[in-house]
Amino acid sequence: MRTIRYHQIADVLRGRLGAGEFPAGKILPSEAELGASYSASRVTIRKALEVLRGEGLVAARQGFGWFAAASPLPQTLTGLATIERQLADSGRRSERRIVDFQFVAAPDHVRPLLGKRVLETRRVHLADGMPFARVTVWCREDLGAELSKAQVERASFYELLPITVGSAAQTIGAGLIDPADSELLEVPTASAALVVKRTTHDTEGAAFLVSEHVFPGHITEFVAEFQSLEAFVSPRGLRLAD
Amino acid sequence: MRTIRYHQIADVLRGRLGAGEFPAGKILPSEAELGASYSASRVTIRKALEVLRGEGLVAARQGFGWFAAASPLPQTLTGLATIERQLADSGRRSERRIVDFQFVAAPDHVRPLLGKRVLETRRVHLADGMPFARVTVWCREDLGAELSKAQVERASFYELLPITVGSAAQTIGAGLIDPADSELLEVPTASAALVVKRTTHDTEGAAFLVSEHVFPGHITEFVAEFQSLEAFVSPRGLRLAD
DNA sequence: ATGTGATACAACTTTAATACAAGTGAGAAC
DNA sequence: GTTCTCACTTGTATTAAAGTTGTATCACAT
Repeated sequence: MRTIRYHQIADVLRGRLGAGEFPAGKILPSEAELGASYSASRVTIRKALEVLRGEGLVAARQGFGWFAAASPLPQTLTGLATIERQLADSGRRSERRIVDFQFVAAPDHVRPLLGKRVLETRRVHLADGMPFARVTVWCREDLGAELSKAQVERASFYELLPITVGSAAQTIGAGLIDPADSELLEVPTASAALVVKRTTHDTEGAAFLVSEHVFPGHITEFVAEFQSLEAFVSPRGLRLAD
Repeated sequence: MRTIRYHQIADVLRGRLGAGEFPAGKILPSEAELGASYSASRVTIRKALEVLRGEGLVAARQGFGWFAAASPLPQTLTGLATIERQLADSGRRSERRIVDFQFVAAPDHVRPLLGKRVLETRRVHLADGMPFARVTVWCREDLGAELSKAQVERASFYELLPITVGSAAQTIGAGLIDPADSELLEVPTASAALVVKRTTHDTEGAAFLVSEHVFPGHITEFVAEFQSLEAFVSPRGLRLAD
């Protein structure tokens, strides 16, 4: 008898989930059934499932069962230019100001992705002197070590890092302006903000950048245009957060 | 024997509907007959059918029977993951509650698009009794005149209106919960909210629907995943509002 | 100290069986 | 033609039983 059997079971289940055996929302066999399949007790199965729950792969409801978590769908917000492009088109000056540039212990939501220590940079983006975004970027320590503050002020991480971007996952949510951002963005505390969180992966699928963008709600919005007649019954890509 | 079967039955029926076995308007076997076919009780069959009704795939008339809904977009409805589908997959009850249904003078931002008078409906969407969205829809008067309150409670405007969708423009912004929405959504006033505004056009390019969706910020977020390696310097689709 | 197995109970969900109300439609009776 | 009846349908509610997760405890092995 091995001592950490539930990790092995978690690995196997992770594989089955990754193989597409259980598409999002599909109900998994009950703990009892899984226990029978793997000749393990319910306690062990539960521990394995709880590991996967911690990774966001599965979820459970009491009295109902375990099911594969709704995974983000591969759908982009079709179309428009970036904000920098818009600014350039309208002849406004775009500018970045660095307010923070240091190596720190990774915050909780970053550590599992990038490791224990990271380069944290905070920038304010301005259009014609008016701040319109606060962007915090966490960069993997080994990559961040090659960067200078001046470089980061001039260019984006995507241009600076010697890494090809493989994929990225991004969420758009709403939040309130906290006192720190209130000062940086020159808007009242507790006013509405668009919060974009993004994780960028290399071609191998390993994360190397995590960023958080905060936009004052009253001056920014996302625009998407659907040309085709594909259905969009409710806003696409929207999901319930945990 | 697994107890959770009505989702499986819903899946099978969804497949049969999608396969064209039941063209729009075709009457389905009665609940009793379906129960015999699938060796399930009437309750179970009913729950499955109600899931499909929530997706707008079927409808029923008391004393008459169930029939495939006359949906202008039957395929795409099932293909894409909306919040409702996510809810159904994880076994949550999805529900719409109408709080407003009347013909009114069009609000300022709607009048130029739809004309002077419009049908205004306000609905609250709930998941397991928990409200997660307030949706207000303005519909062109001549089209709205054909709709009943009960219809609107069950299905979406896209399914109900005899119009082919040509294109749509949508913005995602951030705002604060106002007192009215605070009551409807059961969240504190002045908390963060995602606000989605959409205008839908027919194939000629004329607008016929304007809608506004308000989601509590702490439980909802948009998810987008970028698979391609194209550069995205700042969040795509973001622009400065006027 | 930790992982594992076994057991027990609480809280919740689903299913089954049954009953009755209400609407539909077809044909019989007038 | 009109009305009535009857079989059949969905809508709704109630009970009981069984299944499932959530949580806790104890014993045992490594």
